[in-house]
Amino acid sequence: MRKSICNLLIDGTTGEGCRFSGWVRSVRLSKGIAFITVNDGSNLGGIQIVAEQGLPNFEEVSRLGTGSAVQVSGVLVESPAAGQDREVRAEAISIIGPSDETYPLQKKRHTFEYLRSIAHLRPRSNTFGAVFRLRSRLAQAVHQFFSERKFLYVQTPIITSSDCEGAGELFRVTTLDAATPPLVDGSPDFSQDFFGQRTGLTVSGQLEGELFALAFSDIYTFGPTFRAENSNTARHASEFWMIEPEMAFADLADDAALAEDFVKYLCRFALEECAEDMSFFDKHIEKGLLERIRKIAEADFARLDYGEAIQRLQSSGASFNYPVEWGLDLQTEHERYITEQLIGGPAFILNYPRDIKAFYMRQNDDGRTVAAMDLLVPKVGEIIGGSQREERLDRLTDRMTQMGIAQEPLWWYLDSRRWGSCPHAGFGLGFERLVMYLSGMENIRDVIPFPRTPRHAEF
RNA sequence: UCCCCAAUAGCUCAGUCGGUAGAGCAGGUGACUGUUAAUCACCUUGUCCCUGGUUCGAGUCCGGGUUGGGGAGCCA
Repeated sequence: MRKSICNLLIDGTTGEGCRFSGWVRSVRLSKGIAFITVNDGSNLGGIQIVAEQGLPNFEEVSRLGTGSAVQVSGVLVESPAAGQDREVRAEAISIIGPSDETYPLQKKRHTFEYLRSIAHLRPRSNTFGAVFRLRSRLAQAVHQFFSERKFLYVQTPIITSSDCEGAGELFRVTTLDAATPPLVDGSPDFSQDFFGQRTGLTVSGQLEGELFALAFSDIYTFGPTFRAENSNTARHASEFWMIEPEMAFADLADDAALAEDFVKYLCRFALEECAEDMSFFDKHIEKGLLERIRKIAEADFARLDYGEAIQRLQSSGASFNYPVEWGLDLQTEHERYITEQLIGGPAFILNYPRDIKAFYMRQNDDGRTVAAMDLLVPKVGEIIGGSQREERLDRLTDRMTQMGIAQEPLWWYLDSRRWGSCPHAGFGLGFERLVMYLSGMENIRDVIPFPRTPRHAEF
């Protein structure tokens, strides 16, 4: 019977026989006795196997290389030594897949840069085991959170023809021959392409999400998102996962309240459900992580207007590399100063100047701001961006005209404002940024199984 | 895309003033009946990123390139 090491440690009875499989992490050989740590990915620590000279293949087993796949039969017993409560006294160890000294993942510290070059093997390491267990559990927690609140989960398209949020950032999807595409007036004739028009990979499911919110009231999307930007930073990837809830009959305050509940829920979830891995991060990745997450889970998130944030930055006496002035966007240094110095915790910035935000955001009565919000958190900066949407057709089309956005391709989006339009709001949260925030990992490439970034699509 | 930094053994790194490369880990051999990425002793391991230059002589200095990292912009 197959049993994971995690389950063996949960329901195994001492004194009883057991059988499991996994990969060798370490072999410690003493005179006539070998200690083998085996891990199958189901938990962080794996389990210690004690092999004694009586085993028919003791000689072979005591020379097992790090990384070998083995199947173990034995008896679960109390451990007489410090370091673990229980261990397995081996009765038989069969070598399923050997591994030799050329195995790139040896039992020593490696740099994250090196481990990225062996992304096919790094999930077998402690850190990446913990990262991807956490990532998996958090993905499930996202669904759990929305499910508990009766949000509808909608799968918005990955291939899209809406090119409205700024050209150049979409990955083109085409079946036209790259060397000799059909031409019309010297440029490729996309009417002859597979979909009969220009298409690309989605940069956001928001616009389609809004359509579903205007039918199901509360919805969310959770799926892959693609940006063809030449971003080379620890926080950007070409392919990432985004969570985008959208609520009908909701305003900006409702939106912020949901975001606050959501972030706190995920913090509590990680602390409670991923305790072993979270302790590992606390010990080896970021000292004080548990305390930091605990504080977020219990914090009251601050809310301040963009205008107020500008004033407080200006009167802070701090010197910045970029100017602080009403009408200019907040730079990373400003955002971090607000959340780390001025507030000392998570903070929403609300009501940004209209001219630095997207066309679909709801215009406020002051004539110069929109109902947009960013959630800033210490250490990372912006983690969530959202807004109340412009539900008034005339205001929306006016804004599109001002910003030079063609209305025709978005006829379906505008239709939603034509019949039964209502106030609604939503936000986007980068899933990887959440995983980074909760694990203390500092590079987005280290929380994605096989990251895609400019010049990198290996594996 | 811009700015800064780096590249030496399988991995992590040191390498002085320019004089022809060495530690730890991994691997090998041995020791030790309870180890905790075991410990101890001995042994093995090199396209010093590529390319051009300066020099009697370049891992080291200079130019160009490649790759990686950090920061910024764009954002999630």
